[in-house]
Amino acid sequence: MASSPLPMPWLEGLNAAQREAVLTIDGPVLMLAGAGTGKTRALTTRLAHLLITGKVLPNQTLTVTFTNKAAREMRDRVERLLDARAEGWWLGTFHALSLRILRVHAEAVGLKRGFTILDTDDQLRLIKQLMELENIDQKRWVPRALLSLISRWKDKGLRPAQINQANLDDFADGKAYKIYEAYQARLRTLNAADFGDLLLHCLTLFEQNPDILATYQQKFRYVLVDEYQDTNTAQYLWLRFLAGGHGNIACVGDDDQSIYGWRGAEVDNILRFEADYPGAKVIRLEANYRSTGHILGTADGLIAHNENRLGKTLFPATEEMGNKVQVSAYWAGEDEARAVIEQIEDLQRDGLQLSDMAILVRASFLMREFEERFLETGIAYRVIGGPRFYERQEIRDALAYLRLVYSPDDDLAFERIYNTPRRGIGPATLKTLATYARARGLSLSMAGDDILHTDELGAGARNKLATFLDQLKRWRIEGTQKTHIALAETVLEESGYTAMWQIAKTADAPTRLENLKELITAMAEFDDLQQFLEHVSLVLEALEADTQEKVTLMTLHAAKGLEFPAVWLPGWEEGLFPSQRTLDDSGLKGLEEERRLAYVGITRAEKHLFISHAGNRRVHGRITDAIPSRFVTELPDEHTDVVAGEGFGYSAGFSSQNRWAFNHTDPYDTPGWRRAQAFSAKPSLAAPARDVEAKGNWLTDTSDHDFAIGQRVFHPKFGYGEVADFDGNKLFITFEKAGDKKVLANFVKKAS
DNA sequence: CTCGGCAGAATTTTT
DNA sequence: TTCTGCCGAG
Repeated sequence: MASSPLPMPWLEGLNAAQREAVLTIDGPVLMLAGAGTGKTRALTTRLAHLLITGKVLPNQTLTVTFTNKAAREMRDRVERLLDARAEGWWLGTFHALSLRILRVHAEAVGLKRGFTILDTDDQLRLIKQLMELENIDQKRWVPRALLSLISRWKDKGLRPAQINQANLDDFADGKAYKIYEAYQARLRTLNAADFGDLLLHCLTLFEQNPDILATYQQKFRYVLVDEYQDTNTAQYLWLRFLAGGHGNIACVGDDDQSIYGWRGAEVDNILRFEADYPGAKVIRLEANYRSTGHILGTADGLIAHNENRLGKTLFPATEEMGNKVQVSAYWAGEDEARAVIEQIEDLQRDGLQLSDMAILVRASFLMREFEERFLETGIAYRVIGGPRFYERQEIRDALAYLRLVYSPDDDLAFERIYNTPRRGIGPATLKTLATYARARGLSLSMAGDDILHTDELGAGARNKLATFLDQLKRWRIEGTQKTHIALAETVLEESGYTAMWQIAKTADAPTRLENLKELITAMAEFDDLQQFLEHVSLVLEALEADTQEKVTLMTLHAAKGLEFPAVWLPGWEEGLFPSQRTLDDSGLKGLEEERRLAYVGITRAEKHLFISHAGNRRVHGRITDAIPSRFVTELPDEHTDVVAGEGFGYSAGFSSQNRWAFNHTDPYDTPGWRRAQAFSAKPSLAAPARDVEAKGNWLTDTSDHDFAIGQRVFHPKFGYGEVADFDGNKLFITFEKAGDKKVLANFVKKAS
């Protein structure tokens, strides 16, 4: 220790504001941390500081994040600072921490130990059943909408009893409330909780049991919260309860990056922090280590148009202004995609890695144009987002099997897989069974055993049901002898579930089989089936296996927290971004959230930023024309270069209609325009000067690449098809599902 | 019960 | 355009 230059070496390299954020330990603290200001660093150092100095024991800290990923990252970083494993501390997502509390106090909120957690599919199935019982027309009233209404109520911390005139929705002529009530009752019978309940039950627990609350308040002497701007009301109340005793709560967030209002987040929570926690110390982290001056200037200029913000100005930590932000107009979405891909190739030639580049879009349908272009040019890319591992059909099905084996009374699991794979038991049989079960207060499995001795079912159905129930019983017995992993393998095999996907000819079948394997692998981390089932729903994630060189394609929402040397933000058109729907639903509030989303996008970029919009775009199969987003006009002139891109100006209509939006320089008289002219003059589909084979990399075995007309092939995206024609390394393939496509030979492999 | 055809809808996403 | 969910025929 004596050799250490600083009394607290872990503070080394932190700026003044960051140090203050680490060292201001007692009382409420709000760390307003702009994008790229080293927020995670400050937060992890703060936690490490508390532990190293011996202020507290690990199990006396409560650290809350929104995602498992963030929790993992935080844990890794703190452990690195401590140079030790921290055991016993409370670090996790709101939901995981709530679950941990509820597993201990389940009875206090009317649940039994080992309650299950519902996924969205289960929830929806329940809602549909209840709507049917209430005779609500599911065409007029979409079950999904009711589910999200209930979720929003839960986000607000409202139980059925607290729904009043003010927050009662007109869904199904006011029957939503009734269904909510029935839904909660049903969950209780099923001994289940949905995600919202995890929070809500904790609130109930704390409200009704001051003694229990007090023990937690005393236990958690320091509370840390990440991404505070994303908290909803239930989470806000949860925190107030737990930090209410000592008030040692440190929240980190950025009001300018609040983009989840539509799922219940309340920006007001962060805006109100000082009023909620009197005497709060507000620390602003404004030195940005990520982006160049022009990028920051652009971001600042845009976000300044928002009224409702705490206000903070990011300043670059270095003097480097970098390139101006390039703003381009294109005739159509196609041109935009083509130009972006060419810019990617240019930067690649300049030495940038593909993994340094990202295209961020407002909505996922905008990805298609780029994907097609990528497949055609052979540039490797990956899409982030899409269904999470746990949400995938095959994973949920597999879990339902295991749930049903583990708890015979899990009706939702039963309903999910009773006829998957097809075993000849249809909805009619289920209905008879369900009626029988309800009349006698039995679960579906139990009712099944019973009903076999009656003549309620026809002989055929009875046989099939008997076989299924016998299988389940056998697995249950085997479960007592085998490891949970071996059991899972047996179940998936004997149920015919694996076989179902092996036979399936869809494009994604191989992936699904892969996922099932991955699920089995993931089970190894748990000791037994019970432990596995209790935690999977909150923790399970797909392994990020490939670290290959790829351009990233994702939504703006998914990009929060990430950074890339080069970023493209296409599709900045009125109606699309800001989204018309958001504007209609949430007015000015919605507009400001959209603007924050734009801000998040801009601040992802380190060095190169390209913003663009197109005059025509295919939306839902229709060509729709659009004017540039108001956000484009809000970008500050001094930090942007307005460039007319490829295709721009070919139609008089487009240019005259849209030029008004640029109160900048004349787009026809900029270096960018001249560049664009030269740009589009070169043959765009000529083979780029690079090794396509090496980049394509989906398949490394080139022996598979000599294709004949009529050869049946498999493509990772388009599925199975037949080669109709070829031209060099390009194949024209008629796909079974995707239709006619032109793709590079590297991307397909022979199929039998 | 299963499969095929047709109408209607179509952001953003974590747990 | 593409996917989903529902309905009717076999």
